[in-house]
Amino acid sequence: MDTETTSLNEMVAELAGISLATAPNVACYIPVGHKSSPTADLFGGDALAADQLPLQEVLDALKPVLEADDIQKIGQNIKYDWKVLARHGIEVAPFDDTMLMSYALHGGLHNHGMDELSERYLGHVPIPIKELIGTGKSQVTFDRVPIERATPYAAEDADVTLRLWLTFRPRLHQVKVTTVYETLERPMVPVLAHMEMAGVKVDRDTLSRMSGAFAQKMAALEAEVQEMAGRPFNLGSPKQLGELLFDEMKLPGGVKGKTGAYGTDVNVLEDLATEHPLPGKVLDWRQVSKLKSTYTDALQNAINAETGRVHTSYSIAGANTGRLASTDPNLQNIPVRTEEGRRIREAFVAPEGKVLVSLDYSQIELRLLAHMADLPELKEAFREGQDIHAITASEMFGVPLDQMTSELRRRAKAINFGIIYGISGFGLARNLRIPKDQAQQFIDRYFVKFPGIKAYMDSVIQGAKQRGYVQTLFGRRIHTPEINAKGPGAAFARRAAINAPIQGTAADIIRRAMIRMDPAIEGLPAKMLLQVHDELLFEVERGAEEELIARARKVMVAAPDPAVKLNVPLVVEAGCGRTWAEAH
DNA sequence: CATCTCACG
DNA sequence: ACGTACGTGAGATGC
Repeated sequence: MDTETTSLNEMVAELAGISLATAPNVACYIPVGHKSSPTADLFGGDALAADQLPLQEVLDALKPVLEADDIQKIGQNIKYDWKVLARHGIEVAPFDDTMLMSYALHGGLHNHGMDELSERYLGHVPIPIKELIGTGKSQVTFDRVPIERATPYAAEDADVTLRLWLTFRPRLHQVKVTTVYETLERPMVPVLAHMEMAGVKVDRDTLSRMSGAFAQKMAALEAEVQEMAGRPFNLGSPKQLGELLFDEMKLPGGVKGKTGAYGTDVNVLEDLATEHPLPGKVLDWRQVSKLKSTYTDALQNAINAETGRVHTSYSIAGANTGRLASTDPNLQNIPVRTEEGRRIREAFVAPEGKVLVSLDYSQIELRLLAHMADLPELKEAFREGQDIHAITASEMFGVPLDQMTSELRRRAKAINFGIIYGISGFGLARNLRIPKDQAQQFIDRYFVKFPGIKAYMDSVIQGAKQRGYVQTLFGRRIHTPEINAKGPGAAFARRAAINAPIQGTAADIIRRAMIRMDPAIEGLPAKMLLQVHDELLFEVERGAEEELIARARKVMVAAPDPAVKLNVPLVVEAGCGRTWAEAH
């Protein structure tokens, strides 16, 4: 099955039609929302548009089929269709999703869009949507496509979906990723659909006030910078900035990239700030500019007119590691690291009588590293609830815990994160701003003090080279096609291969928690709204927050069970408040 | 549409 | 010798 609509955004999309396929090359299209097209004359008129079945009649007829326990429905990216139909009172079940089947089978190998899958696995190039709706300014919505042109396109989508299912279904078993698909992918569809449809309340007035303040601050900074520069220029143009700094002002250290433009990113400007006050002011301007354009302005536009809330969309098969990705808008990168940025979260609010509750896994990736690489000192430290970076520093630098300095701890923390990222001397050196050979000494020392690390990394890489993929603790496969390549591609692939099982296992764990969450909080006046990789955000009626925290924490802590027995504890921190800033 | 920059975990 | 920290999405510029 497939739906055709007027928008990629399911929250505003209107149904244009529904297609169904029952066997290969047997498919139909049921138009329900086509209007007369602007190009009707070119294609012989819209005689058919007047003959469409009434939308409600079609939905009433299909609902028993789409909800029948004994009729399997198949979609490609079915969360989309599920949400569109849910807005019309239909909860599609049971279902399979060929996009998610492909993700379980081929994660890391290629993307999982229908056109790509059709070409790869069926040897068939589907009709491009652009041939129907056009591109750019002249693009029209699907309901303006004449029915006689829409029909072959739409029916083909259902047909291709069915044929992909016939291809993938036996392979899931052969390749032994059925459990991954059935326990980590498919169940995410209704869970995420509910979260996305719930949305999160965002206070327009708060954002609007902030935008005004940011505009003033930007104008003041711009005036200061241009005064220092001695002439006006576009602060938002890295090209103009680079020419000003390095050609005109002759500041040292200008490095041109492969496109011939000077680099002017935060690292470059921070270094230059010791030479001249201008680069620091540019950094201040950039921070405010980013907050205004990407957050306070864009989020206002994302507020849904009907619900007054912001509805993100999560892609289940977007990230190679099993993480979700959030789009339209991205609510997984709302600022938090700086005081000024964190204030954006004051605009994410609970409605009257409710509060927001945030629960997040504490250091989940490091805990998983300790488990997976079998690091006794770190496992013990986590069991004892000790400061993991201080322990690392103590081991590495031979300094007793009671004499630990913040600098040594900071270095150990950077190394711990570096290990998770597939460390390199260069990367650590850049992060810590120390010479590369010193960074390499740190890494060597880490490997001596924690021999499990080296053994773990070697075994992951060896497995990737042999099998072409790495695995999470729950059996998710992430393919590493570049691992045996020659050149820099192999180094990338090696680091990605070391990171993927750790990041991916953390992703699996929070997925398991999310899938179990709805039944666990049933009866509570609470809704799960957002996921930010290691955090879940809920909205709950005031007074029920403690019960929610207790139940949600229990689910999150126990999420690996019974599939995996971790030999480190998982710890979940919780907070609540009127805004996301307070809850986090 | 590519590139640069920067927001998050 | 060479280029590198892992995983994302989005806005602004400029070709």
